Amino acid sequence: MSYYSDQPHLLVAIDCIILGFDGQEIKLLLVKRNFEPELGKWSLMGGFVRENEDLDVSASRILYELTGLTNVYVEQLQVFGKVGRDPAERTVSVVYFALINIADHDTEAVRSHNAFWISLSQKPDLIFDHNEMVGLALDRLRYKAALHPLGFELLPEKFTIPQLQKLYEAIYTIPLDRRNFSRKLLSTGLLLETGEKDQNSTTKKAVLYRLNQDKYQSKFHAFWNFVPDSMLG
Amino acid sequence: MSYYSDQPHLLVAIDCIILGFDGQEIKLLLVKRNFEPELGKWSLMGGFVRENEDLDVSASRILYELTGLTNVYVEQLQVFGKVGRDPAERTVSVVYFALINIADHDTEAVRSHNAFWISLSQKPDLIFDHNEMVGLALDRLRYKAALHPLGFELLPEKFTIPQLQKLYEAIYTIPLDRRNFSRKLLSTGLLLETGEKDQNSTTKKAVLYRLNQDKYQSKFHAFWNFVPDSMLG
DNA sequence: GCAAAAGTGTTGGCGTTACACCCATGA
DNA sequence: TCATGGGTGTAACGCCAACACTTTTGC
Repeated sequence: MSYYSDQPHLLVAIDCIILGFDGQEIKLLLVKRNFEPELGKWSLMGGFVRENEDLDVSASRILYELTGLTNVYVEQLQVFGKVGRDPAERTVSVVYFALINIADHDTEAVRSHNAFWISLSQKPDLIFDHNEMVGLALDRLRYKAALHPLGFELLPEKFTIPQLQKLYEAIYTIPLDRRNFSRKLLSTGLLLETGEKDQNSTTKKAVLYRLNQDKYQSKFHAFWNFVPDSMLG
Repeated sequence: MSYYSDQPHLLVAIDCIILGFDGQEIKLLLVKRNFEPELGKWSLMGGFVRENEDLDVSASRILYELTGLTNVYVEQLQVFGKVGRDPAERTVSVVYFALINIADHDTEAVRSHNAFWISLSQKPDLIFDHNEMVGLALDRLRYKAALHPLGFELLPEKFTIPQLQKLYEAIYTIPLDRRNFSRKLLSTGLLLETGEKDQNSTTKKAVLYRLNQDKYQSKFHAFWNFVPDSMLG
């Protein structure tokens, strides 16, 4: 059975970076640790991979256990494996990042796990190398959202173009031209009119769109240009 | 010391996908395994992470031990962690991929490790999930090389524009227009004239360029457009 | 009627493509 | 001198950024 018996075995952890959008800003789901080490400090949500569990399954499980969230966009970010990154014991951490729309998900389930949505501008210092992980996740989001229709994962099922624009402006912290943004997005063919209008507005009501799922899935990996290159530095 | 003592510990492996270019085609460095399991079969080069070794260091070490290669472009690709992927024992594999220029590196050191350069068109079946890993690495190469000056890692220090074009044609297996390609590349400011010419040619000798290292490093993450979108499918 | 937000139109510049021609080399 | 491959030029097109006007809504 064991050809590799003399090789070292390491702890393998999962850490999840969960990014959400509330219509105004990008937020991060963080937990106050209720176990040692670093009890009481802010941290990403994480856990350990089980002996008989695929990595991806493990990530979904940890996400579900700690937040109740399911059916969420998740992708692997990177592995962090510096020797001293967890001072308690050598641990290799596989980092996933997830995108969700805050309003559509039950925030009670989240609260009950000691988890809180915290806007990026108020991010506290996190344990271990979790700050670095969050930075990398934001880089990845900014990178991918400029080229692929990733941002839609952060919006509710029905959304308006101005909402979509607010999202992009929040991701890149830049202002975008309303007219150009609108034309650019409509020309992708990713948006389908629902026939409804956003009733929350106090002025002219914006048209509600939904995602063209077929096109979204088949053309996800194509290259788009959602953000002007000049804005990306 | 051990807050996590009851958690499972897993084998953590490194696998390296080494892609090279010989002036005509993209090749893959593979080894014939000289240990069990799967002795005698083709495989990526790999090894296990040591207890007191950073992941990145581990990747460099394994690359060096098995090929003698050093000072090479390496990036983390992805982690593979399905339960049954290595039938001998549950192993989580961190996959790195490296790009090198075949001619510039000592091929004797490579041969002495039972490693061989094999062109992609003749890739044999590999063990475990290594086929999937290679597929992913090629996807990544094609993705990044279209946007970032990654391809230069596959060329010798001095190169001609026609060589560069051959490289891109090999990566994407498409023909490119000579004139447009040349102008596009020259306009990036990434190429510096060496003043020399390629003496290998039997007809008009092409100008040898070298990479503008300053610009390469500072603008690596900027978005370029080395390959027409229409070619990328 | 007015303020505030949403929708639509136009223009000019720049980059990209698709093409043709000239130059250098060695057989 | 001819074949082969390398270097440069140009014109048409399309995309995109910059900007102005009209429409809807609630107070």
